[in-house]
Amino acid sequence: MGLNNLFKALGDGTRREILRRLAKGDMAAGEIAAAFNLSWPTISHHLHVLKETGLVQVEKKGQYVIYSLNTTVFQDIAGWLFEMLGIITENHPDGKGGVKDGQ
Amino acid sequence: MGLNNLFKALGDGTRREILRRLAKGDMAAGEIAAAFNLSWPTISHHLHVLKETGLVQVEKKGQYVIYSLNTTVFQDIAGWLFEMLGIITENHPDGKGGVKDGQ
DNA sequence: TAGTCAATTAGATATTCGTCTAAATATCCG
DNA sequence: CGGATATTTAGACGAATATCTAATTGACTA
Repeated sequence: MGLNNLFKALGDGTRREILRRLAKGDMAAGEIAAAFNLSWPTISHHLHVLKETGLVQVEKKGQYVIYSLNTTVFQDIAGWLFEMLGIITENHPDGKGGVKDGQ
Repeated sequence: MGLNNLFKALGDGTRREILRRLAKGDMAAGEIAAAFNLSWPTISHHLHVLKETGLVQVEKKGQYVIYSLNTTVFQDIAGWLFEMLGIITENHPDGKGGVKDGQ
């Protein structure tokens, strides 16, 4: 769904924590909501954002809604990272100038 | 400065494009501003955000202000990525259940 | 068919964000 | 010093965001 929305989605700590929990295994919406000090609608909203950006997948199971992590999206982030690192190394082959890596 | 602000900073296309250009070499603020169809104050604002999150470094050179990429921050992103991937593989050792990787 | 549990939608509100114009600051040069 | 160039700061404004409470939808069960 685009790096813009992807990074925006990751820019919220609650959403990253949801992802971390989903990385350990699928969870129902209510199970997720119970883990936070936020209202259910708020969590539902975050889950909607995560779903829109493709970071999670949804499956209805009876009266429950099961959320699972979509690992493929991490490739987009990795892709962006490697692209940046590629440009850096291309333009600073000997590490001599420009980019400082200390503080 | 925290993953929150880091990801938020990366959630803007203009800022990512600034970073991409800086990856090719240091640039003066005006040189950067000239590359976009946005006002100088707007670019100055974005540069401020990037500086606050530690994504760029600033050096005053006479009347010019030279911006350069701070590559160390990419380690934070990579660190988060690897942490997530670690949790995933820990909890799905045989790739059998839970995480779907198709569409 | 009621009643209950699970989850989302609707609507409101305060805050943050990206952008602009106008003004201020800082540095150089003659 | 005085003017020109480079950049930031101030202030305003509309759009987007995170949150809440109340209401709604959907599904199971007795």
